[in-house]
Amino acid sequence: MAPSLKPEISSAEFDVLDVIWDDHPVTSSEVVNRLNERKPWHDKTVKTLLGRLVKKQVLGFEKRQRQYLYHPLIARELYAEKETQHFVKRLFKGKVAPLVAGFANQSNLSKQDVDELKAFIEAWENKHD
Amino acid sequence: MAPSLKPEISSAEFDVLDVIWDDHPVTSSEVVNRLNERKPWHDKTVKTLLGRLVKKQVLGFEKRQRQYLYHPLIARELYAEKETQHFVKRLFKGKVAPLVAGFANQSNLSKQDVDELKAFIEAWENKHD
DNA sequence: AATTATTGATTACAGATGTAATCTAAAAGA
DNA sequence: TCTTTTAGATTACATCTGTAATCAATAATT
Repeated sequence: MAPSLKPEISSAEFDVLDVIWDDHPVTSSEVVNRLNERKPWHDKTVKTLLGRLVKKQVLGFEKRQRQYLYHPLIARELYAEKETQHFVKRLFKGKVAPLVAGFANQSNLSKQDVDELKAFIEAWENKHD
Repeated sequence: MAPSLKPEISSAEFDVLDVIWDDHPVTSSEVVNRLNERKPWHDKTVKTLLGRLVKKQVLGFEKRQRQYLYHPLIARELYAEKETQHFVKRLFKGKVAPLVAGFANQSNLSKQDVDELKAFIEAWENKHD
């Protein structure tokens, strides 16, 4: 599937944004380096993606001499939350529990994952009593 | 964002597939009718999408006279689970708990949602003790 | 039987996406 | 200073996607 929200971010663009979220501001060559670990992309390709992200107002930059220092204009958490809304709505009629159940059905949940879920629920219940 | 798994299903294609999952087998005109409630698509458009889904081997069909009766070749649950794996991995480093927390942060979880989560957890713990 | 409507097949066409190559100006090196 | 490298800007190009229109065969109508 795939489509999503406001500034539509493509898959390849997301990979670029992801390493920028990790640490910024960052130059394009540093982005290329970070991506090299995972993606066999030509630096021209990465530069194209950076340009598209800037045009989409997902990234901002400042010039330092001849280079650009890129930084995200959207927080990772907010982006993830918005995508999650969309995802849960489309695939699970807006219900998270079935998502979690289906998830557990494919990947093996660890005890820690479950404990985290329990902790979350407990916190939620304390707040909403 | 968006990309996903094996038979890449686009957003518009997913809308078509979704109503077919609801009930099948189904003719193209019935698909058009079901979609009309939500999407203002021309029937030619829907037919194009049906053809693409067949080519991608997401839908199968049988001929009845001159018409086709379409049916899904992939189960909704399995598709949803695979997409979920992918989604959780990319946006939440493979951890569901943060997804749930972020989800609750945007949409309001109902008590029922939380109860469902608790029920799931309890079942999980009974099985994995 | 002739005409019209319907169904699927083929074709269309602009914008998005993946993946670069080329061009241009500036910086770095010889 | 002349040459080479590098950074970003512009251009390229095939495929995918959204959104149909046209064509050909068949079924339904008049």
